[in-house]
Amino acid sequence: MAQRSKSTKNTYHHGDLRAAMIDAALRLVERKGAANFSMREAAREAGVAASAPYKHFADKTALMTAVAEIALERLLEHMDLAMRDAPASPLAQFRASGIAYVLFAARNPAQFRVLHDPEYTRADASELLAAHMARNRDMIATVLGTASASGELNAGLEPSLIELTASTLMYGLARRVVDGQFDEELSIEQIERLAELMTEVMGAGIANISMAHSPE
Amino acid sequence: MAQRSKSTKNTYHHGDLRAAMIDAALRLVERKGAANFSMREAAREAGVAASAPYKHFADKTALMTAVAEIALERLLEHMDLAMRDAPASPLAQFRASGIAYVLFAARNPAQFRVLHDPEYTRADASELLAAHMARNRDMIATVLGTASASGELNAGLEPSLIELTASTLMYGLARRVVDGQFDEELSIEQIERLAELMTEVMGAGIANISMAHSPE
DNA sequence: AGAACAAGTGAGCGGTGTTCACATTATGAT
DNA sequence: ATCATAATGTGAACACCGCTCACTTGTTCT
Repeated sequence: MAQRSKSTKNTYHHGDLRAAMIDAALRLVERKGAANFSMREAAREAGVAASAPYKHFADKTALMTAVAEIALERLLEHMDLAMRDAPASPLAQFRASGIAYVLFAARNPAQFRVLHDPEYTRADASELLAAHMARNRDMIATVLGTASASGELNAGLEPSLIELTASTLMYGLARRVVDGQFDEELSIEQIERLAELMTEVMGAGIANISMAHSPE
Repeated sequence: MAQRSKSTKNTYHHGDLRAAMIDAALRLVERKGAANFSMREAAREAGVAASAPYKHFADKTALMTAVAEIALERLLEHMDLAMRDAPASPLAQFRASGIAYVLFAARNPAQFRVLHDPEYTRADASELLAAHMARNRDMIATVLGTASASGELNAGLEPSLIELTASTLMYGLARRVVDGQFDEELSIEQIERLAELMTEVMGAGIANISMAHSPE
């Protein structure tokens, strides 16, 4: 035809559609939302017939899973980068990674949504996602085990419980941003500030203060 | 004689369709997921033609918004009930409401998802949802204002910031449960235990401890 | 070369959201 | 009780969707 589209690198064949579909999916998902994303439109955007993508992806969910995989790679890379620029202290590292996590969500809401919504992704089919989830699964198993074993443990907190709580807090913030629970005019800088504030609240220990003010 | 639907049919031929559609939507959404919910199937379940529901709902999103509204009512009622059974202390009340929030999500994941996912719900069209969101919006506006005004505020924490952080933590936990980030075998009781543990972590002030314990 | 096979095509199936002209009520004024 | 009218349900239709399949096309291997 008149135009051979953009630079396509051939892994083994020619004009590899797989990458083009993932690319189009990323773009469309970010523009029209993951729910309104359609296989046919992505194929159209890639300049192929509607049936072509099924040579590379079993179904729509498989494409979304591929999108989720590269979104996860970007997210982890983003967090690693932030940790590299943070002080060497493990607490500072952990905090920096959490803030970076929230910032990634704020900047790439659709990718974040695809990555975490089981309605779109079939995590079973992806080793990457499965490994990511497995980490949390092991973590909570340990937490619940030691927690119920030591009775109450209100004072001597398990480190894994701390990490679980902190990561859940950052996940909650990221989700609230992505789910539009905050004013849309909330800038990236304000979100970052909010993440910093929350980690400080976490670090300062709020109840020691608020409890001191309100007896029992 | 096959028609033995549980819904009332006193008004005329097929009872009032609006309620029947919401009912069917609730059931279908809980069974097949919000993404796979279809207007036509709900209409089929209600025993009417596919075009009938459009006399009551402008479009699919309007139905989902109606579902979200009653899900919100149930959620708030559930939280009020939990607060009624909790100690009178405001802190205990706040904690009980947070745990109830998580438990509702664990027991009604699809409703929770519809309620919070802007991909399904058009919050602009619902006064109930808008009011709910506005509360958080005002809250954060106050927080950010006083935060940036007082410079750093790392020590003298704003109460609204505390509430924002705590609610975000509970939202994060609820979301992780609903998004299947934990092992599916996690029972309701374990989830409740987890929510309790996290509120304790929140209350105890983790960093004061972890920092003292781990200089590494 | 030619075989073998991966990659793209086009038609088509069943499903979807939504609209529209049309039929059927229920309601309210007479 | 009648009858217009507005409310409510119907069925066909349109455009789009996910997905399959028999087919052409092009690449790669020997």
